[in-house]
Amino acid sequence: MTKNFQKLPNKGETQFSFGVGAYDPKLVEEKIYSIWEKSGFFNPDNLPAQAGLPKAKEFFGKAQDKNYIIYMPLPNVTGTLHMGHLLNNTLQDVLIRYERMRGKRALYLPGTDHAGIATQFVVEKELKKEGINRWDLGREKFIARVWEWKNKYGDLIFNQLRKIGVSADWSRARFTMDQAYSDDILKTFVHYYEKGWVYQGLRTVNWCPRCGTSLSELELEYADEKTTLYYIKYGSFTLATTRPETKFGDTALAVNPKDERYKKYIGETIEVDSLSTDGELEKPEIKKIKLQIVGDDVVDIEFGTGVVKVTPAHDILDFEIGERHKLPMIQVINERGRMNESAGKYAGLKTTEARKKIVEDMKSVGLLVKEELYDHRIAKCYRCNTVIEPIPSKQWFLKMKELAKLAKKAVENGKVEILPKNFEKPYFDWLENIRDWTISRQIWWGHQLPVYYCKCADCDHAIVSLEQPKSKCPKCDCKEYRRSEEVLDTWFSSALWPFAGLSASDLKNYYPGNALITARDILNLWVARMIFSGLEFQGKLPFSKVFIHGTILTKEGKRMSKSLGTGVDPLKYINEYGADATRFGIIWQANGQDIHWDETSITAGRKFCNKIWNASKFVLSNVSEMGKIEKFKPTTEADKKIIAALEKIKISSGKNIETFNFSEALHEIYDFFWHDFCDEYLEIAKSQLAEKKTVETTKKILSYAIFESLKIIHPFMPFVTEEIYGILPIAGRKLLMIEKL
RNA sequence: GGACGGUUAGCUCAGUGGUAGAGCAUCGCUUUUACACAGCGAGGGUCGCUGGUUCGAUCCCAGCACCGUCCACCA
Repeated sequence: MTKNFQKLPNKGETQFSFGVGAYDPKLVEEKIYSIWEKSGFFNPDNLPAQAGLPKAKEFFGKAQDKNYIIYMPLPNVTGTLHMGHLLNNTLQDVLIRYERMRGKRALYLPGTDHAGIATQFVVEKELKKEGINRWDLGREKFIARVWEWKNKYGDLIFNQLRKIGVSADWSRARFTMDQAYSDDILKTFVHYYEKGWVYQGLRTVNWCPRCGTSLSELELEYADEKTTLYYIKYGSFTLATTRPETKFGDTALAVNPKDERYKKYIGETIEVDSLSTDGELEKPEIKKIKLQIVGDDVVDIEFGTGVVKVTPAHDILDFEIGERHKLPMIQVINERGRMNESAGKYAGLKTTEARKKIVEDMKSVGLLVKEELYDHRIAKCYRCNTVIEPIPSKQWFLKMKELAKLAKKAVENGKVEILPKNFEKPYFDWLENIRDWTISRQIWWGHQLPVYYCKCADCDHAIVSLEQPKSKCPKCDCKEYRRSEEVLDTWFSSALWPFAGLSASDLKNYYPGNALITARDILNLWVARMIFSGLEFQGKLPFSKVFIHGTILTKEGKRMSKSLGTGVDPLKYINEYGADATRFGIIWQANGQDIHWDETSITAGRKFCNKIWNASKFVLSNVSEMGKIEKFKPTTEADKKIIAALEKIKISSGKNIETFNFSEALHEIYDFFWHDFCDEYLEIAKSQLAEKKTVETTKKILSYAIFESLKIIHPFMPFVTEEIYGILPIAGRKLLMIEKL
């Protein structure tokens, strides 16, 4: 079998190179991918001087509107290919290949995300096997370890993407911690600071005691759990809480001002019996404490008893109540999730242990009224699954008010279209109820804040600067500073991907981009932030359309997840059925709804590969030469019918791709090729080829139809079509991936 | 609690105001100058339930049930 297009015979020579039996992707895919990569055509600007290939300008032209870019959603360096990537990257590849064949300078921009917490967690797990932790190693050595890890494994996913045929320009691959990218990020921070939007504040934040860092609300995951709801006596009031261990941090009781039962108490300060933190651990005692009673709308009259204890230090909602009513804040839990010295004799206990003990003690002194079982949602760290502990912490925040307005307006006025349209609502909901973004993280792997703290004890004055400040501290005259040890939220850097990932000239040529293809779970986490970042820093939207594809669920409709063991490995399918069949299978099912993954659609894809292969073989056995392939005037009814169907499918499949109806496009292409072309026309062609009158026309139509079909199918199933194209005796052959569609 | 989506053949899903479709699976026949990963043909569905609009509803409307995803400050 001749496999390499460069070694193919010239026109006129007969070539039977399909061999015997079914199409075998194993003999084809790796070879074809390497031909593509070597051709240089993944990079629309940098074509190799390869014999027989057209020059860039000839093919693409110069006009700006011929530039087309898709930003690959950044895979994490810890990432390996999963079904979500398979769907997402395949759809993008269909688009980019389609646009490339339509004559655009199509750039598919790849990159990887340093993925702060995720990557740090992976390396920490490695260290754990060696019996050490990151503090044993120290910051510098630890970061060196992470880099080592990144250099070794960080690009694995790129090779997996190559396996599915992704035609990204790997020469442009960026990493969010590349020097230029990092510089942009720090400048962004300073820019926001100078606008007065970055500020430092002591607030109760979501804290992961294991990772030792704050998290944004989008980095939490929730688990339904049965918890006990404890009814506790506070003087004449009884209230319900799931977290009795935070009671020593209570600084008020809150009721709803509309609540007839309690509104008369608002403003009063009461003295109540509480558990004492003094004395011996084994001897629970009662102590009088004073609490004020505040009225606040957030209190639900229906829930529990309608009275809430307010613990500003350990609950985000309570913190907000505290701010509204100027309540003091008492921290009783530390960064490691243990009770601190303010908890007196309970200090040192883990919160769960403390809860048990405190409940026991309250029982024995008569403060516990009753317990009931309660369905509760518990926030957990999205990386390590540790229960989140809200604690007060000094963090850096980005004011979201103005940025959210930008992002909201862009969609409202239609400059950015979110498709399907019903995803606009969750987008608006988030932006309308947005809180300031906690952008600092207390981990080590990431972009260190461009912040310097005065070294003097008690001063700690912070200066935001790209360089080590040389001037005296305006607060204490000291001249020595230390760089902040905190790093930025990973999403702070991914938000800049559409422009920080581009060189100056690429920025000029390719920004703004076109369509963004993504899954709905990162609509706010990523898409909204790219939108306001693009507007803020480039003055232009990064893309005009956001297409949200379905989420892949198990056949039973459950979420696919590693921890649940419900995930499947797309590489398994590629090995077993080939990349084309796998691509076919996933697009076949991706109709817009969430996908209940059914691998039998890959079977259909494999069969379709074989059908294309064999139909091509039949054409080749009858057509020894495919000179100038052009539309030929049909003569018989069958000829007319097939040409008409072909012209129709060319137009409608293109339209469907451009409107993101990938599945529909594939279904109609399948129907056309299998039924109209193979079942009907090929059968009639057999008799037409036996007739002197029709033999020549039939050959021309077969040549034309197979060639056009290969082009139409190519964006979906690039390997098999490219291979066949390389076998057919086409005059002036180059590569199917750059044939004009 | 809210939002959104779903409920059609054994399975996964399309679809239309007027005798219901695909892929996979099943059954029968066929090795005919591409393909048995095939061809031809067949079986299989009161299109979640209850009302309403209509000459006519799987499709439109209302209510209900169940399933799912996301969001939310019920401590």
